[in-house]
Amino acid sequence: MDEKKTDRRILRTRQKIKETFAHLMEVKGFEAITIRDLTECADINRGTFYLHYLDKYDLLEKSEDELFEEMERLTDEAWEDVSRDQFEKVNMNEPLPFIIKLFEYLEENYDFIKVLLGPNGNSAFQVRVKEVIQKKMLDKFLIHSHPEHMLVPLDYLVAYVSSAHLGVIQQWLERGMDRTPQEMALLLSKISNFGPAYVAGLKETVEE
Amino acid sequence: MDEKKTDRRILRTRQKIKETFAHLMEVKGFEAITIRDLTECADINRGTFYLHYLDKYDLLEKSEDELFEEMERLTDEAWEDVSRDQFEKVNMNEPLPFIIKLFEYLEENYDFIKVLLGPNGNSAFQVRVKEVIQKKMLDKFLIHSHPEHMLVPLDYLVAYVSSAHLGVIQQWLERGMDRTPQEMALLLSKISNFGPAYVAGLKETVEE
DNA sequence: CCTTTTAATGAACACGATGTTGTGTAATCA
DNA sequence: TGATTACACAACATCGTGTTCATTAAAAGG
Repeated sequence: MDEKKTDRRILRTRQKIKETFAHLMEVKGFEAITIRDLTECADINRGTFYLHYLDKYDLLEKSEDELFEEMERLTDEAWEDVSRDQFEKVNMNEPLPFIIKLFEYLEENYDFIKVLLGPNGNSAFQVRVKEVIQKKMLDKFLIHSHPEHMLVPLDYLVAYVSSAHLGVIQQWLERGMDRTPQEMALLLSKISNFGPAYVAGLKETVEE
Repeated sequence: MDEKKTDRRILRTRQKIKETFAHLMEVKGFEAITIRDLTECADINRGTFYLHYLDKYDLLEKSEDELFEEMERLTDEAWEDVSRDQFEKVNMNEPLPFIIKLFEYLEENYDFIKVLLGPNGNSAFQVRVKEVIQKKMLDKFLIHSHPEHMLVPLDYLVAYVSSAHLGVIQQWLERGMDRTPQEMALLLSKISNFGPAYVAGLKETVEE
């Protein structure tokens, strides 16, 4: 049913469609794109589009799927390395390698990702990015945490942290990636480990 | 140009449109709604719709505007009270009143808001919710923080915290509002003040 | 290299949603 | 009550959709 097609014509056509799609997403946003637009711009027959995709939603989904799968593959890989090497060690001031990998991948696909995670982006895709982060955070909390010290429900805590990470990613994209993946991962590590109040310099006002 | 219309017919028609719109958003989602659908369901003439709105995007925008403005009004009010009463006091373990107000307002408009902030929601609206939170957080940090203790850039910190809050709101909506606004605000206060790592019970593993 | 297979083209089609217009009706306001 | 105007109804051109068919061209395989 879903056998891999190797015909060069198919690969060429699909690539051209996806390229043009990514381009038009930047230019006019997803909703404004019509199949006519896309196929004219890609210089292929309109009917040809329907040989490969059901409609533009199908195209979006399949494009996102590819990004998502690679994102998950890379971060899973990095996460397994850490789990094996430093299973019991929690470094308060070191960035998580899988977060670095995530930023690196986003950087590679900047043009398209910026649109998907931007203000006119796709909520469903943002949920999937959060899921990638959530999975690892859940792991981390379940392995390293002391349940008796868990002050809030786990699912809310995970929602908090993964959304925070996504928010910082979005800010980073909006600022035109003004820092390296390493710097970003370290920054996230600091806030998450020391807490927003502490890194903001708020805690002292109370302690003194 | 934008004078207030008081004609009952206008008010009735617009209300019916907005009601039906909110209803259809829940049932089939924004993209699947057609003006035909909407006007048939609202039992008004299709042409009448165009006397009030340019298209469905205009309708969405204006509906969101109303939610946004009320959201901002309520939270601004609560924020000013705090700024006046306890300007210098930072309570580590007390919920922020404006966050309580925010949750209360979301609760009142559950049906519509749940769609807008859900997985098939509107990214632009989510940005606006974050902006409401951001504005206050920025205030808080600027007033109470010690700049010399600021460990990360302010904009990234604000992005982190406001996105985290939005994420928790979304989780709360998905869980069918399983807690009270007060409980949610307290929960958020705990995580933000003590830090994700601490409330997860992670910090002890390092300190011991 | 030649044959077979099949992807892509171009044109045509019915269909549905859009946004506009003109006329008549009925509700609202002053 | 009389003037105003929001609304209903119907018709219209326009556009994008998704499908079909015969035709052309390119790739795969022997």
